[in-house]
Amino acid sequence: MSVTTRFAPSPTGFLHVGGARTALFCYLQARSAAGKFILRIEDTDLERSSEESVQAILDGMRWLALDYDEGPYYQTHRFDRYAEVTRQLLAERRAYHCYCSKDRLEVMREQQMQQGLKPRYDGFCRERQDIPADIKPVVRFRNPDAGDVSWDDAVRGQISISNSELDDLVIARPDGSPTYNFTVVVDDVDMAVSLVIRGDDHINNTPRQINIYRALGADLPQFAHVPMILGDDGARLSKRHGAVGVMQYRDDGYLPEALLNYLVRLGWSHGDQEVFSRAEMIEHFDIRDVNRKAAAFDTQKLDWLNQHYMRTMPAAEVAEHLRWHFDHQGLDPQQGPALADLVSVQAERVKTLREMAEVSAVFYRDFDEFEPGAAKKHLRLVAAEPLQAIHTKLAEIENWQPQQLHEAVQQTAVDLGVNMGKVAQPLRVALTGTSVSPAIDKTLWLTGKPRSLARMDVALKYIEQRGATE
RNA sequence: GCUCCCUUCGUCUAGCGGUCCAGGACGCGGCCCUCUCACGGCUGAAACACGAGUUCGAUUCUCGUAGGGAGCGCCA
Repeated sequence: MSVTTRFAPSPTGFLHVGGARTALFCYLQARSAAGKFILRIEDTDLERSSEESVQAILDGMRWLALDYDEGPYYQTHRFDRYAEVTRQLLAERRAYHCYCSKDRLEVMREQQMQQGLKPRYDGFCRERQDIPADIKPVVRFRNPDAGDVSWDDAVRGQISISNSELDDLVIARPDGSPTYNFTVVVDDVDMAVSLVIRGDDHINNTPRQINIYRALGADLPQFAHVPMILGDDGARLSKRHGAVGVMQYRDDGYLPEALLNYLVRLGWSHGDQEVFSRAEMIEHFDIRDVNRKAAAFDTQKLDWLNQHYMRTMPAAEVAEHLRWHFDHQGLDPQQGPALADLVSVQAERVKTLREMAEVSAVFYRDFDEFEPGAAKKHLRLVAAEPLQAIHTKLAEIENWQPQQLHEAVQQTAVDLGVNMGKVAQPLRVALTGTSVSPAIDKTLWLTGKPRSLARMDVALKYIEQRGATE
């Protein structure tokens, strides 16, 4: 039997990493079974839903390349269908009109809580005969009174709850608009969803939904409730933990491959394997292997994976992602080395693409002054000779490649009878204005010949002036 | 308050009754490499929440306790 999964976010914000992980699981489960993956936007709450949020979700899905086979469907486009099913349930007396005021409901809940009971609707309108003319009623689903509801959750195992814990939930508001627990069921039935993967905050909704499936005479799908994601402090992930929206990770310099790999390993594993290509994820992932425990988000591990992907993916591919950050930081890739070359050098030195762009700016535009500490330490009178010597040597190099540049620096040190550091460090400060940069041959290579020689001239002049004032 | 759910190193996890004085990864410490920062190599510290059972034998099964989470809406 083929599998149909669906990701059904409500557009009330960006695509949250927890949601992204759920979407990934849905996607993987469908792909590994050659099934179908549907995207459905649950926008029945007109107050909180927005166009921007829909777009944010679509953008997030696309950035992560979680392509779906159907959709996006919008629940707001299906109101006629929900109304039709509501009428049907009403006609079958599986649902009824309720005229209770919100005030009455609230008072009742408070009293129940005070008595140590779980607040539930008391069924007051179930058999009500009089019909208040001036009140627009809601529609309530008539939940079974007796028995238990249980299901075998694909990640949690057997879960069971007594119907006596449930009450008659509202499925349509006075204006006729449907509510969540009703629309999901209608949609999942209509769309033939066979595997419902969602956050475990929905476990408590599941028995109510199962009762609706039954009232509709529909087959039950399999349910899989995945644990949520916690912040690094163990508390529920929220804005104060920093990035929670998927696109924020793009902005912060993460590759989609890294985020996906990180998310799939959060609560799931395949032996000791840490790195998974998309094909490997599809091959090995099984929703039944997902852990039951909520997992804390660890940015440091994400960083490690991100660097791994920056180093191992084709440099040209990483360069395309890097280009976005260049634009964002106002850097012009035309004014320096090819981005792929930059990636090949910088990937092992930084954790994110944003950081890569930041530390690489010096190869694309001139800096105003030497960093004081670095200049003080390395651009001293004793550095003049090595700098002059390497300048002379470099000026003669035609083939400006790391190999040749390395030999030039090394030979200069040998000629002067000093160690590499005596030549490389002043040179590094001359080229970058700082004492931290890639290996000196790579730094020269990326800086390019004209710019390198020009900056050395500036540094030599700086040393000269400084010597004069000392 | 009530219902449901969860519990292995700081974090993500392996473990599906003996192979575990508990393995891997991130992070952290040390050493090595070294022109800086990194990368890499080697190495170290670090966990079965607690208590009863079941069993010849429990990290693994059962039940309690403690701690944590979620839900109890005319939100999704």
